[in-house]
Amino acid sequence: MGIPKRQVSSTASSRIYDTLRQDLINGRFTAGEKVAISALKERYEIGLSPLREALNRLAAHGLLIQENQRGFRVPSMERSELDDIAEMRRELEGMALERAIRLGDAEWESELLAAAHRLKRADMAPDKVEEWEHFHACFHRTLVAPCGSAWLLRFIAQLHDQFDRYRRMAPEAPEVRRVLDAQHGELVELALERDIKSARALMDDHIQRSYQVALQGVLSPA
Amino acid sequence: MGIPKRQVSSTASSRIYDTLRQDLINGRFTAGEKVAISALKERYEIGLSPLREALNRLAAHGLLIQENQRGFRVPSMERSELDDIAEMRRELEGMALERAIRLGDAEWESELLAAAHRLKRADMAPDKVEEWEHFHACFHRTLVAPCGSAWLLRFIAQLHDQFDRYRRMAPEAPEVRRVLDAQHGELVELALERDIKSARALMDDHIQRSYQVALQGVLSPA
DNA sequence: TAATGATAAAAAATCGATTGTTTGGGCTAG
DNA sequence: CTAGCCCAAACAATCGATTTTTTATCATTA
Repeated sequence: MGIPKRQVSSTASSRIYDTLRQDLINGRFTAGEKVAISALKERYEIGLSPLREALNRLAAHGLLIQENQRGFRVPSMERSELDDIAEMRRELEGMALERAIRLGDAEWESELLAAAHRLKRADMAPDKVEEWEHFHACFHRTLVAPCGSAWLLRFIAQLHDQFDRYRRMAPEAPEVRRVLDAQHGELVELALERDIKSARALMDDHIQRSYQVALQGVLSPA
Repeated sequence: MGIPKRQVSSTASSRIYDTLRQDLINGRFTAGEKVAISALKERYEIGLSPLREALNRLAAHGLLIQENQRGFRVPSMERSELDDIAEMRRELEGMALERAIRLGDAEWESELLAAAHRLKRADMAPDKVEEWEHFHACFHRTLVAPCGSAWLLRFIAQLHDQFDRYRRMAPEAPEVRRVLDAQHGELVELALERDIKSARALMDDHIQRSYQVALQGVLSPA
């Protein structure tokens, strides 16, 4: 009945890719450590071929470092790299937000409101963090979605993965968290009002505060 | 004697990766076409495993499109995508150039002069194109190298691969080519004079002209 | 005739085993 | 001692064969 939907079959490669990506972002691997391929094989109960394909993709994405003949390493976490990532986020997301505000249509406004609402409703209880993270990523993606540049969106997504790796390592900061949550709502307001200048400024501030939080993860090694 | 240099042994995967990357950029595959994996296996006389690993990396890099259970396709070439790529190059390379000029030291100045000279000396005779392309890529890389952001450089490199795929498809344009070649020298001058504003403007113009050339490849299908 | 379904051929993905490289430990010569 | 060398164990990379999924073909039926 209806949609001739094409079976979205997945492969072992892409499943393990998604899993490893999450686990890398969530810091389930020690930074700087070498990844023992055969250990992963056991741990995730997966064959070598799909595993290696996933590792290759992750390396191309920057979530792993590949060295010929000696496998893969988890990138180390350096303050200087976080600085770089945050600075790039400011530049690229600022650019994207400005364009999104110029180009976004009524449909975008609706989706943005919806995404913001879902995020506000989601709670951050320890067992719900994954869900919250999902809505949070969705919100930021929706915010810049109509910027008109597929490549810009791609780069921003990559930077988010990198940034989140640091952020999730950092200790909780409820004070700042409240401010950051409030800013999500304010961003929506400014976007709907098409106030480019204020929106960019707020986005800058938002990323800067997130950066300050994430920074605690690098400064105080767990 | 001297450097305890580590043997930079390569793997079948990374060799075939480099080869395929070049061939994709050089338009040796029909845009939009599905890549027949077993055909590649024969053509490049390589095993399935290293081949598939290379394809996975290329897809993560954006030089191929991967679809679960139905292999890989060569991305189609659309004017709208070239527009996007060129616009992103203007933004990101402009940003990088400004920072490079601020941060670049004396050593950079030397390398930049050297790179520009090698490029000027290289000729573009049909059988030397590869060499020219190499020096050209080197020059642009050197120009922005000291921008201070590894991620920015990474994104720019990715955009260059994409852009070149269009540019190399386009018919030759000797008139414009002369202007573009001259601009390389002018870019060095402005960089050495640390004239950020003019340098950015020139870089913008340089990319814009290259874009006009590349555009001919999309408009007039070979 | 157009849609449906069965089936064969083709292609992608995965597995298990093999080959090749690196690494670490112990031995020897200086 | 310690630098250099050799060997074995560990690990990464690759191969060849198998399984799974898609695609193409063709008969069947509404």
